[in-house]
Amino acid sequence: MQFLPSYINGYDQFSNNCSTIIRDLVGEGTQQLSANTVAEDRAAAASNRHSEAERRRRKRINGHLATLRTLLPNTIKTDKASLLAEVVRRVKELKKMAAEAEVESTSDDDDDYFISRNKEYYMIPSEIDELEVTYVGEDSSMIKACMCCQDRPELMVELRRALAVVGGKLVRTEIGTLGGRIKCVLWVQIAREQGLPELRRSLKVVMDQAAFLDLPRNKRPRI
Amino acid sequence: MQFLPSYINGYDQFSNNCSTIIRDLVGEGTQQLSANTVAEDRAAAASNRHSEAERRRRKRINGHLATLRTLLPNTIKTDKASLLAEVVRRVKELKKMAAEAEVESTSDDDDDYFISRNKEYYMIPSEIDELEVTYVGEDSSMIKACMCCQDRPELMVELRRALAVVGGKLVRTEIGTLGGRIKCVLWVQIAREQGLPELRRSLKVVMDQAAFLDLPRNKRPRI
DNA sequence: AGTAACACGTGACGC
DNA sequence: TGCGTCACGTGTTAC
Repeated sequence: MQFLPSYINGYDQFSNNCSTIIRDLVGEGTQQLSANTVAEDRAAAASNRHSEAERRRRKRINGHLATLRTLLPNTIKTDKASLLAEVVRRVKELKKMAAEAEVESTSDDDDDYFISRNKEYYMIPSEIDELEVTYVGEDSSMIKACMCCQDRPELMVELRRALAVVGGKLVRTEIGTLGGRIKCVLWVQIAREQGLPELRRSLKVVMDQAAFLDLPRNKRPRI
Repeated sequence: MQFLPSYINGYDQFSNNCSTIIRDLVGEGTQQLSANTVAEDRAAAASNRHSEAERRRRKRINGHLATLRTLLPNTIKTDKASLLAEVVRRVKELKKMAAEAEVESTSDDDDDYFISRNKEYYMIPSEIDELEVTYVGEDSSMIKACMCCQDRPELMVELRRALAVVGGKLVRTEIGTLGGRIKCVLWVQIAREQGLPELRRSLKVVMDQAAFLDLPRNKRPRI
């Protein structure tokens, strides 16, 4: 009992069973002592189980609340309602962040149902050409390039050549294709200083489907 | 009061003030009627404010709980504790997703050190050739293929042709390269029934660097 | 002093 | 019936 606050014991002593107190004061039930006590015992036992179950339920709820409290960075607010308000805020915020990273397609053929069912596997390209090249990592030692453009089979080869030319080392790639378009994310480790503008230029050329370096502009000669 | 359940009123009538009932039964306090009533009124007013404040607090907490319930996709569980457990799960999940979207790295000249610092960006290929093709998704409508082999620029083109031949639609790709080797994971939506063995055969051919279909076995002719 | 927050036991209700 | 959940009013503590 030492882990409980002191007032709990005193409270239990005081208002244990209100109806019992009232009946005792009125004086009824003094006849049939054995039947009365057995009924009283049964009622007390039921009440005991009841209160204990309720105590367990409260413990469970408060346990989850405590867990949520540890999960939130803002630990200052100890208030239960404020905690829940903060949880609501965080969940909305996180859902928004997750939704931004997520994909949502708008194509309207039979693919729609399949895509929505397997949404987690898709990385859906945007309708317009995009190129975003940014440093990532706390010391900006890695470059992440995100690109959307029309898909074509030689694209990956061209991209790899472009990276090789600017001294980029492709350490990871993610590609999603849908409806003839492609979205790819490249993580590039670059050797030379100020490699980012160079890399962006190279990727831009590939994205624009222009000829790149010594790549032949026209189709390859047939044998 | 019409918005409250019926039992509440009955409950209010019964156990409004336990000590008042007890005192009335004992019979004390019949003298000094005016002082008694004024004291009683003050106590009743205080008790009223107290219970109302508590009601407001409950309403606030339950309001946030209801908001959380709307925020969660899994609406089946109406239980309060289960709801909070689900909230805990979701918050952890969302925090993990948000953390994955974030970036953290440092750099050094040493390659190994760089890799270990940027480990999350790498998807490191194994030393030996591997090919694993499995159904994924709850209805196994998607095929996931994981492949490790020696890297070469034409690999992606060959892979895409191989997929096209067996009627596979490449919806997502992840590629990691390191030390001349490549690891790629493909998510393929396949049209025909029993496409998995076919797909595995095709990928195996690509992985083994054998000639594939009408792809010329020797180098392309120079102009 | 009085307000706010909490844990408690209890009656009602659903299964 | 009995068990689990809920809302309620209340005693207690802290500021």
